[in-house]
Amino acid sequence: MTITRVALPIAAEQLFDYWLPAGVDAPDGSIVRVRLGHRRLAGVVVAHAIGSEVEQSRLLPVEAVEPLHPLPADLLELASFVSRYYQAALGMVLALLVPPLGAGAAARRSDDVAVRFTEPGRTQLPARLRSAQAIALHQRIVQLDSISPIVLATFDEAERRFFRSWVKAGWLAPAAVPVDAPTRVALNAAQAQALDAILSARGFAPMLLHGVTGSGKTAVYLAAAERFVADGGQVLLLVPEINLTPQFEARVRAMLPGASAVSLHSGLADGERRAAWEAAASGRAAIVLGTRLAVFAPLPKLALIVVDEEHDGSFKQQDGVRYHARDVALFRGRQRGVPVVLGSATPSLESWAHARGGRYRMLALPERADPQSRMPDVRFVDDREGRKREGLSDATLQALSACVARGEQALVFINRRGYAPSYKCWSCGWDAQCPRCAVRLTVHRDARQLRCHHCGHAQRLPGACPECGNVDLLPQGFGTQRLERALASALPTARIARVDRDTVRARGAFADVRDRFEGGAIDILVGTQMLAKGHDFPRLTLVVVLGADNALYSADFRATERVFALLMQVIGRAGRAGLPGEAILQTDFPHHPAYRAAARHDYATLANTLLEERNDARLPPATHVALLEAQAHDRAHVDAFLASARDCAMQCRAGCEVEIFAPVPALMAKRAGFERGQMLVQANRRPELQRFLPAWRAQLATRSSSRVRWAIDVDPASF
DNA sequence: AGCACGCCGACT
DNA sequence: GTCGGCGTGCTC
Repeated sequence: MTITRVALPIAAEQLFDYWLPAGVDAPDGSIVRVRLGHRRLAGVVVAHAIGSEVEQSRLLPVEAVEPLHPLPADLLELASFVSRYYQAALGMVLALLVPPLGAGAAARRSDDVAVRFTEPGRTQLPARLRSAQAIALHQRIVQLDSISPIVLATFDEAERRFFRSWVKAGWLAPAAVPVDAPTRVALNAAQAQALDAILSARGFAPMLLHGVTGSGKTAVYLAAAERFVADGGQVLLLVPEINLTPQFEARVRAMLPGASAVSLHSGLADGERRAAWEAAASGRAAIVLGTRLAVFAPLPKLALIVVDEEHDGSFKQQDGVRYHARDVALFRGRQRGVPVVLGSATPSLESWAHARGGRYRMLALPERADPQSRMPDVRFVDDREGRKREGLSDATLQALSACVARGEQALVFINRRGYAPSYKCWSCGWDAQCPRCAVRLTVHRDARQLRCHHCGHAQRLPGACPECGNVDLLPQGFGTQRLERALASALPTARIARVDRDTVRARGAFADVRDRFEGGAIDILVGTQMLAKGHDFPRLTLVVVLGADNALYSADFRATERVFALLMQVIGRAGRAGLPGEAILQTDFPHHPAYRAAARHDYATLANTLLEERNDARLPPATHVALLEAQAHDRAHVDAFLASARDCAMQCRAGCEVEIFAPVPALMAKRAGFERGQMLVQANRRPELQRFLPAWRAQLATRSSSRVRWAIDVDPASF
């Protein structure tokens, strides 16, 4: 009897044996449906055997084999590496590689079809097709006389459905819209040199493409991709966020009109994701563009991996299997013997250190690609002096007003949504805390609510202080809502819009505001870091940054580099097309090294300083760390578990050069009703840490109790 | 991860 | 006397 050994998506380490019915074939890597207890699960066949250790009468059959490409051997090996490296069960890792298992065949994407309006674009939307969303989409596209794949790529799921229904209803007709000629940009000398380095790489070659904002990193990636695709290879292109993929996709399609590109991210419908996965697995998709989960896509003809904005924190998964997609990409590049290009204007200190040390090849783009465009001037406004109007200094207001008067556009950036980050009693000092988290509640004035941004708790704004009964409760600090109001009253003629998670919740809303800003219907955009990435706005000449100091107060060891990266990104938004740009930074610390470096557009000096600090403090990347995180409803259970974990670590340490730290509360000591704690294990050399972790984890598993949820985070993003 | 089985406190 | 709390262990 043929026995298959199946990895199932459960936290346990062991494999489960099932027998394979006669005539059924399920090679290694096959995705199968089996029963475990009462549940039906999808698992991955990782081995075959003639018999099983398990008593034959207890064995169940494989119930079905999914009609998908089996996971190829290199992906099974990748999963095994990720499982070992990140201390996660193999079955949980493999679950990341399995596409959504829909019923039946995946829906075919109609997105590649260009269409033309059957009648001129001003046509009324037929009455039977009218709905609020349909009308909104109609307004967006009514002035166009055809819909190219590039426009299509900007549609969200709902819009695609409307679009298909319109085609079906005959209101739009497929037409042979000529494929746009590739928007080929001439590469400057630095870009050409970088491209040459990528193309001449043989085998695994990690490279850091360090290019200032606007230096044309994308043009380099895509030119390289074009060549690898022309040679019959597949290119994996990883980008940080879902928001970015449609824009990036449009750009890929514009630059490489002949290549078949698919997107792979969690925002896709199951059928689409499955279709994209199949296209990758079959080799049909020449370019796979996606967020971190795309690093696990099957790519039989993989020739190049690009990680764009490699420093971005969203490449690190924060729950479940805590992998870092950039690091997995590097492993994959080594495994498959292909170049890996890490691109950033503000590389992670990890990558920077490797590039400086010669382990990665350094490719530099020191100038903006557009020779007319200069880096913006950065002006500091000392928040501790001068008059302010609702958080906005006179200088800031003057600059905004002048900018709008010139017919140019401005972006006001504050990394806090809501009206105010705190609600405070001026009589006794009480402030509103979340009952389930160790954080203050944010004032949402429109909704007349206090909200927790971590657990979703919401309550009505109290009219009086629950401690002393005083009614002098006031919002303290500034969020996007408050700033929007302040600007509206200070600059009554300016057209202002706000972009944050609250305003763009509806699908397509972000694209809508972006289009309106781009079209000149908005003068000032107020928003969170959502605005920091993505689109270039040619008439955007002024960037104002408020509240950046808050991030510096964070206890997280990466706070400074994060603030810097964000600043560089936002500042880089200003003045991209010939018009000179300016950035204003309102701060209490105008001499902070991170701010000074941002003003000089000088990444290298700051990075080198930070690396020295990390070295002195024995923090990553000078050392390698793993964090044990524990949470429970009862603080005592957390403490007891971590104390026991520490004892355990002391015993397991034998022979490994690792340092064990004492348990401490997590950076957020309580979240969603769970008390949280953590402890750190540190090693000077990675192999020592990797040698220690499996033994420790095995020990922890025997001591754990169901009251305490715990996880080991290898290379944690913060601690 | 579920989900049953099994052992100690407050109820119709 | 039972109902049900969760702590422990198993699932091929």
